Amino acid sequence: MTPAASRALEAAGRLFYEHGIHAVGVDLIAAEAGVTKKTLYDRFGSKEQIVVEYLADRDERWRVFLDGYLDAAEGPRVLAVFDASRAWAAQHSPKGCGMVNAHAEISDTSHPAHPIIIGQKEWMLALFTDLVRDVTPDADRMGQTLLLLHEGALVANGFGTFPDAIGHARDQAAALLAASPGHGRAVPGEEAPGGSVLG
Amino acid sequence: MTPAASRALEAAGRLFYEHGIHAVGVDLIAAEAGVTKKTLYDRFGSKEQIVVEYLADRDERWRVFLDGYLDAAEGPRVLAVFDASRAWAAQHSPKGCGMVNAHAEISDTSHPAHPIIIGQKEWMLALFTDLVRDVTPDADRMGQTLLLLHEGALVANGFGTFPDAIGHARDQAAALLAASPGHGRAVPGEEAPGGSVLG
DNA sequence: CCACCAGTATACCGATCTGTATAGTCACTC
DNA sequence: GAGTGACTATACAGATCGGTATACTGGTGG
Repeated sequence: MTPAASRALEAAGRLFYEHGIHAVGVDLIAAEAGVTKKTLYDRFGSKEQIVVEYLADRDERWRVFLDGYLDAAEGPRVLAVFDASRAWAAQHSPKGCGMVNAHAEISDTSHPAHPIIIGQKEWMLALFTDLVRDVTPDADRMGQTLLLLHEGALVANGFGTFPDAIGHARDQAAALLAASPGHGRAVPGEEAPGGSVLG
Repeated sequence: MTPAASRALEAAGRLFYEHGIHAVGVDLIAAEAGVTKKTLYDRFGSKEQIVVEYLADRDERWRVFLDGYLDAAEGPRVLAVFDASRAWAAQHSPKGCGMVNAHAEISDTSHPAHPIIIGQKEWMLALFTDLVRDVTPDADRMGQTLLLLHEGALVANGFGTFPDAIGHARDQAAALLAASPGHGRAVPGEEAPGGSVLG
């Protein structure tokens, strides 16, 4: 990636996240990056491609960021995901999840960015499930619950509905894990799931 | 509200939710509603005002919809919120929460729609907290947790990350309530209205 | 030396954006 | 019958949209 392309992608990412994808034009991206539109179209070919690379880059950076927290984790590794998210939100993401926000603006499921957006949440679900597989008997259900807590926390954090939503989600995740069968005491109600989840 | 204005607001709401606010122009709204732009601007004055009334209307309709479920609730009323959300999502909201999606597109906190968007989540938090106040000792924390589960479920449902995310959130909410100190046994009315409806 | 590449600068294209203007129709009311 | 409010139809203004074209500069490698 050429220096100008790198600067353009950085500017595009910042503007897309802050103002929304449709609200930001290529002229603004070019101006903000100190790059001409010619260079933009030489490097990326279209605005759509800039969007795709913005999301792919953000996804990649998040996973690298998260890996750092997972490697350095001292307690249960699944809780490190929440720690990573709290730090990530404070640094790069005060307005909620970039993928969720992009999903709000991209209706066409055939859009090339769509798989990236959907894929990240599927990856997060698989990650949560994996991380609790040897800690709780029903890892699938626990993984789903943790995903809900995590996504909800990102939304609540972006809205500022109450302070430290991600920290609160982490506390709840820790409580769920501690209450899980096979990890100490049992949780009442856990034995009555009712099987309402479709396979 | 005049008939043309009503039609315009209905069309605007449908288009805004499906394609995003910035992606929908007033010409499209007018055409879809069978209304001229002149009428649009006579009734609303600006696109911004159409956005404001769209969000206020959606908020109002959701609260009325929810009230119906709260009034008819047989089990714990807080669980009726999840039942209402599942039905609402199936009917009006397959792409996640309209307020969250609008928040992704409106960066300026001085935008007149901003208080509506933020206010709905604050209202939901207050609602959850109120609904568990006589069921659990720490209603504030429980209300926050339920809000996270609920918001996360709306996101996961919009993404289709796993089936019946809102039903899963409801199950987890029921388990949390059952496990709450001062509420020893399992919750009656575990069978939801429409408990096994496809999510 | 020269060809190539990254990038700059500027101007332009057609389309679309929000918003306004003019003109006229229809129904209802005082 | 004059007045009024709601509406349609069309045209246009000024700006911006995504995208393209032409012309130029500076550095690098064969």
